[in-house]
Amino acid sequence: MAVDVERTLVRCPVFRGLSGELRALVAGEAVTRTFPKGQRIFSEGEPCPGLYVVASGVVRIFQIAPTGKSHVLHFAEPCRTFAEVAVLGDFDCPAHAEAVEDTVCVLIPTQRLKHLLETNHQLCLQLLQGMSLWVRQLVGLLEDVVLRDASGRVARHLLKADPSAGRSAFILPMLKKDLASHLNLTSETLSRTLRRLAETGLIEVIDHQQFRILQPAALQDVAQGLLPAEFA
Amino acid sequence: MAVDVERTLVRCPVFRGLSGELRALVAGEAVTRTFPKGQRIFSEGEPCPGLYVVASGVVRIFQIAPTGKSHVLHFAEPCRTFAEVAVLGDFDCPAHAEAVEDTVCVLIPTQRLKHLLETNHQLCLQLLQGMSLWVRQLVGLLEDVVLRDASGRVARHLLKADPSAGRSAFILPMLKKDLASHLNLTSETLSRTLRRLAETGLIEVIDHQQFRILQPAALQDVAQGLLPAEFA
DNA sequence: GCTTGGCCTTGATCTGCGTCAAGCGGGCTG
DNA sequence: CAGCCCGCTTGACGCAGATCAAGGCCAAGC
Repeated sequence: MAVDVERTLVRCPVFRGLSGELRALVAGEAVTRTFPKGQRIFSEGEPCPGLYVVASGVVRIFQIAPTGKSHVLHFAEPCRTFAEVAVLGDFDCPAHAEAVEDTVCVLIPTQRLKHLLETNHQLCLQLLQGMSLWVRQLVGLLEDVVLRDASGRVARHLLKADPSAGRSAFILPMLKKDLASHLNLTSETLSRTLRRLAETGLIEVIDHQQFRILQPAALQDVAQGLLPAEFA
Repeated sequence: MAVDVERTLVRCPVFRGLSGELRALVAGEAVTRTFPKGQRIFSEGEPCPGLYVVASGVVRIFQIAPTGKSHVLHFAEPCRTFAEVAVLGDFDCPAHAEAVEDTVCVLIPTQRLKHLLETNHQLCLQLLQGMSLWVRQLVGLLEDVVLRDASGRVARHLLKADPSAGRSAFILPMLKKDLASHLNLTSETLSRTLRRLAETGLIEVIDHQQFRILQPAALQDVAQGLLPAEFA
């Protein structure tokens, strides 16, 4: 299970832009961590261990309300980073993180990262870019949750998640209940919404994890809230 | 209406940390812009003019859905920055901005800011900090909208907004309908919720813009969703 | 003074989605 | 193989909050 740290970093958008020399320096400060499926990586309120880069597997970042309801903020897939926010802003973890499946991460510990940042301008610029993407993504999620209804959210997610835009089938890389939580729906509502989209011919359900988009333009209209709820 | 740019920058968290010399350099690249009440500053999808710092007045940052529903992401009060995200991430404005009242802003145009960033490490570090605060704030807003009910959101907002935590009255610095939009409520629901909070003695309504928190601990419980909806 | 137009409040009604409950199927373990 | 667990689906029902409608209040303009 040896993980080549540099190989992971070079595939990650934030570190790809660095010179090879600098990337080697960063890699030298990093350690690898492995987590079996289901294991908690850190919890809300704990001091932040550092910046994580997912090498393989998937990590779920989520919050839990005192009432017990939980919300998935983000799924970190390979080459995506998480927890950098707390490192840079100097506060405790603002959410929980858990391995969805067996996962290997590269960890750059807080103090070492801060030290690298102080002396390294190129790294700073890269992280600025990474942070702005985070903000944009959060604004998008907020927009979904606040401005769209259930079918709008599902439609938009399908369009975002399908790289081929309907030419081929694509696989949902997570459990439906987790996707439902991310979109602030119950799994029941997600199930019903997908069924209606399939019944009206906008998508095709191949099996419980695979879909194909049949009418991208109409789905786009649903995502924008332009069609009536029954997508007549 | 002459505005001292340096004076504005030194009161702004992002620029306060800079050396006087560097701050003067930044100030030299900045221009001032004035906007009468109600004027649009920029719209979603436009190229981003640069980083704005509010010198006086208030700016509303908001999104509009195709259905017409709008959502207030943020109120920028004096010394707060906005639109830095689009500059740093190199994309178009992700939202609309409008002057809530007569407003003066300091604007550091996109190209000049990028140039300053390239050559200036200290500025980079400050902006990283600023961005992480943005992320944290957005996560907090998302948490409110997704995990709390109407009374929870209102209670939490009151607690966050009242600096004296109930020792003195405090004034709502915005219209109620804008606050309602920010919390993803209708103004009707906000109105009813405030009334119930007042009826049960948790807050006191002094007039339509002023409140006093009477029972901070109980209000905290409501914010956490621990009390039943009627706060018995 | 009167009128107009925003903003706010309050009551009555409606509805999208959550909640509860039951049933299905597929994968794991013994 | 049986038995179990867990994720998913489907239906019936309920509720928080949206929507609709009406009225009060205050400031600006004539």
